[in-house]
Amino acid sequence: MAARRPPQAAHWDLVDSPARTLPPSPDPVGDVLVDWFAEAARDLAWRRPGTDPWAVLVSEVMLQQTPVARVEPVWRDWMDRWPTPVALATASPAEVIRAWGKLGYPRRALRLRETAVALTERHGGVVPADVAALEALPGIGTYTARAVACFGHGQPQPVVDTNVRRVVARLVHGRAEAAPARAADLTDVAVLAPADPERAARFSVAVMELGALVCVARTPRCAVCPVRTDCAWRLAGCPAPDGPPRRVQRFAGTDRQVRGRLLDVLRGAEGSVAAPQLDEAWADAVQRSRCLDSLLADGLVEQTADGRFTLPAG
DNA sequence: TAATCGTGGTT
DNA sequence: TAACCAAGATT
Repeated sequence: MAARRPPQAAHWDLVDSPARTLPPSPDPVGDVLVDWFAEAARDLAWRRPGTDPWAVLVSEVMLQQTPVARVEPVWRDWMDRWPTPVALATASPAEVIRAWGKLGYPRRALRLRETAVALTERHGGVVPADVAALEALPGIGTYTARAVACFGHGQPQPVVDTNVRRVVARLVHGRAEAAPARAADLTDVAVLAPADPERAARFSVAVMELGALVCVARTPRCAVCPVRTDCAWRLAGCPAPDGPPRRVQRFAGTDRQVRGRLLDVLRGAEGSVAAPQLDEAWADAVQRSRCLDSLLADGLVEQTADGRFTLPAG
């Protein structure tokens, strides 16, 4: 349990006032969440002691829009093969695309490799702790930069991902769903953080963990929520989402599916592949050609001098 | 700003 | 079964 907060030394304590006889105020939400995290946190591979900032960075990029369960085995494999930025910088694009497997959004694999090169060439092979320097790296945006600074370097950085936006929407704003991301999200969550820097750093993971385990999107588990008595959404009677329903992203039949099929053929092949082999991946020749072009443009596929296709050698 | 970019488990 | 959902970034 949390240490109870000492009584506030407010100015009216100097006079005889009923305030000084009130029971101690409840722990701030931030402290409650930090203490909840200490007992409820998942034992994830990248949270083990000794995980360095590079390993955290790799995990964060893999976790972008990708469930934890699918990331774990791939992350272990990557860290075995490329335990440092310098190690990854020597790998070829083909190698990292294959090692990425079916995590999805394979451009992340290329950008991660580019980040390794940038760290090697411009940062002495070290992952910076500075948010701005991190954000300048390929594939590292506002979320991932702060996540690496916080989880990798222990900095007290506010971190906002989809989990945090949902928790803040309910807990603070009393809404059922997270609004689209905005700049103020950062301060929304920052004001909840404990003042102590170490606890503030733990708080950032704790809020995310609450969103991942308890304050989940579909069916929140309010009965076991450590901050249910503070929750504005619950106090408002758990109102339904107000705005129009968000569009679901279709997948079947899209270019994304076709790109995935094409890349899957190339990942599975030993060396290069002739065009007719790619034809089997998708029937519609127009769409297939468009997608192959986009893969070439993205640097995920390469054409050889004799017209065959391969994963890029480097 | 909104569209695009994979994949597969869950409901 | 179709829809939902998952530690976002980029253009």
